[in-house]
Amino acid sequence: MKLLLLEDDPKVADFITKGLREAGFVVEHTTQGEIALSLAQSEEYDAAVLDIMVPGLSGLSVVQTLREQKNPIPVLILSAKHTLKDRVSGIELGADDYLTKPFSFTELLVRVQALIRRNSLNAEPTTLQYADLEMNLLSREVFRSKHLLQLQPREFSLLEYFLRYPGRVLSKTFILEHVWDYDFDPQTNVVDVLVSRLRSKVDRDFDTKLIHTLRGVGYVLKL
Amino acid sequence: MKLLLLEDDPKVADFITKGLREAGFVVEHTTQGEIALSLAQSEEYDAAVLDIMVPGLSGLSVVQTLREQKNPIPVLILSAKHTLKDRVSGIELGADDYLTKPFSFTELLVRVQALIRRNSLNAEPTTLQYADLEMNLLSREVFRSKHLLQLQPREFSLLEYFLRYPGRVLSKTFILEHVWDYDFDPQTNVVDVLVSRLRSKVDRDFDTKLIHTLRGVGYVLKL
DNA sequence: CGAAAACATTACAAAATTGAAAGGTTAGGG
DNA sequence: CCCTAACCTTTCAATTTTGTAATGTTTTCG
Repeated sequence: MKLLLLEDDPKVADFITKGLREAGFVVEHTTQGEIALSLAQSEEYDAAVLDIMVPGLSGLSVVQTLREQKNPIPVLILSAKHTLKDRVSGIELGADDYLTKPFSFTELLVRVQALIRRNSLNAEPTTLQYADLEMNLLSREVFRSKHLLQLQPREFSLLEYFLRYPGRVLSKTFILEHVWDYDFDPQTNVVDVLVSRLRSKVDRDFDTKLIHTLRGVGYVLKL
Repeated sequence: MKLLLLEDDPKVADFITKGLREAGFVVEHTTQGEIALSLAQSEEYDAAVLDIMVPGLSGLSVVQTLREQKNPIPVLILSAKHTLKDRVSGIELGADDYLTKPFSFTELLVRVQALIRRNSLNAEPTTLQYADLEMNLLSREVFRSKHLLQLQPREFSLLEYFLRYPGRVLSKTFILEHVWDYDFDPQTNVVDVLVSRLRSKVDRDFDTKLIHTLRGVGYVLKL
């Protein structure tokens, strides 16, 4: 994991850099906003920690420019001032989090880790797979052992949830909420029917069944 | 553009590194397979040039490991031997191209550029946009100036082609072949109707029209 | 200017997809 | 072992989506 740090105070910079390196990060440090910006543009970093108050281009301007360029790198802003205005403008300009000095190193570490985690979770995959099941979200094709399955939209949607949460039980309520966007029980057996239809395409012609019923609980995708 | 070079012969390494840097690449060089592997795993590189014959982990093993980890980095293998066996095994293990020594620098440069170009072309985008039109291929949502458009599957498909080839004229034949998969004329005006339906959603409520007709030629997406 | 070709739009019909209901099957508790 | 609840499957009907055809409009060219 590689981090970019923009901080002109040598003491603070040293303190942060050492701590983050001990925590296993690779840290690149600069004192100038212009340099931070061009480094961030290389898209090699997993996150950036930017001080607002540095000579030249400020941390805020760096975020702003990055966001204008649609660069999604997670940014944590550091500020000496605890004014609401700064906080708001930082977030408004596209920063992901905000920390005011003085702060404990642990606090910084926790936030940085959270940012990175959130980011990698948000990075949507374009294919989902489980066992010999493979779903391409872009082409909307689904294969089971190289064999193309012809799924209808609702079936595709349900299978997508199964593949996003493999091994996890999806209750009928969950399925109604997510596949249909219902927050009430339609009093019919739509879910049962949909599961049945999906099974006829995903499992019927194969020996190992992937969709299993947990009586009274829901359905799971597992081997 | 950042390249990784694995090459133990200092003369060759120097020759390649200098040439590539002159061509505008950032080159990271190492003589050990283990290091090359861990650098490549950082996913910072746009391509890797790997010599087969180096002390320790060979270039072939590096590719093999990368591919097992589903790392898609383009790899060009360098080999002293011009045996078919080597060539085949290199490609089989997942390398993208193969070059035998001695080679001219120009040849190397051309191949590396080709690899990178091919790779960035293959990297499917998840959103397409043109002017204030934005299509998210994953969520299947389409917006025109922040306003959600409700497109049917066929309409979505046609608009996808417009957005993939902005400014290019799509003939009716092209549309029939791609949106329908017909390689014959169905003798009806399906295309006209579809274009009309798409326009009613994409252009009707907006002042600037995006879909234009080129009489006798086809349709274009442009401002 | 007028006719023909190309295109646009609308209305209607066919096909596909989805939802509801009904009846059959299975599993588990008493 | 029987009864009930949960689940499965099939069938039919409603809705949505797509395709066809008919009609109207625009453009081009003689």
